[in-house]
Amino acid sequence: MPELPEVEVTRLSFADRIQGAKIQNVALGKPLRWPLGCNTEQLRGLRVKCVTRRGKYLLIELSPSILILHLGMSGSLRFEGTKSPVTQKLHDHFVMQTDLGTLTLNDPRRFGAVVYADDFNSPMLHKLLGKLGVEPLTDSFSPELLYRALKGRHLSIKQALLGGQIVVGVGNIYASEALFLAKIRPTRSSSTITKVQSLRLFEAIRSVLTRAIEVGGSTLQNFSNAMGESGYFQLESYVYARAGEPCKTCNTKIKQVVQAQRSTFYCPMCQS
DNA sequence: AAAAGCCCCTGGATGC
DNA sequence: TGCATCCAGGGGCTTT
Repeated sequence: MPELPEVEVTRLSFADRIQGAKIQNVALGKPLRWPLGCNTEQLRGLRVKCVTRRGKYLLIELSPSILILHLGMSGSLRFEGTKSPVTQKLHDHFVMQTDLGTLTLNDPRRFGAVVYADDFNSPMLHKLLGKLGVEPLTDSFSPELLYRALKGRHLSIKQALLGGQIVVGVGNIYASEALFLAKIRPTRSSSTITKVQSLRLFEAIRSVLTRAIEVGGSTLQNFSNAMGESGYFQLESYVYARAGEPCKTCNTKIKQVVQAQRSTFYCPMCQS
């Protein structure tokens, strides 16, 4: 489910309200992708310093320890303040009660994870975050970096974007959307991309992610932020999930193909 | 080293 | 209505 915009929208929806909170109790449901990596009692009394994000990972910094959260395909968080009653739902698998409210990870498919790390040198943290590419919305991302990285790869441009080793956070929806905006066919070999095209792609990635964050992310099945609010980006989609429908630019029917076991959508006229 | 495939899991949509 | 099949936003791990 969640790509960078959804993770960031989630973060923004509860980061301020949980900051400074003291953990009172943690309860686990069914196993997630990995074990928590510590006893829940160990978390009791720790304080939330801040909530940050790296790619699609959320980092709840407890200073010096860290809870690394991933929403997988179907995960969502909700934060319920102390004034509202704490609800209990099917597929709640991590429930963290604090003096400022309760943070719950709900994840039907359980591809998500909550993992404890002692600090930023933790092997587990390094394993998960160590090989990630640059953050697309920071100054570390540039057209030159994108161009050079794409040149050196031998796979399709869409898979190069999805891989996360060049740039993080671009998932299946936004890869298709960014490539449409950049007028690049997703099946094109990464290494054949020109400088002009990588500049367009750089700008497309930034604008599509920024716009998606502005409108609250994409709600395709049941994504909502930690306040329970839906996103609306899917209403603006140019190609994603629009197979057979007319291109919004040229009216040509949008095509759907499969790349690396995932659906890709593009306009055969606009994108080359 | 890099690329390609294989899974983990549940639920909703579709088709018979 | 009931049941089978297919598909879904991710990404680590294993195999080529």
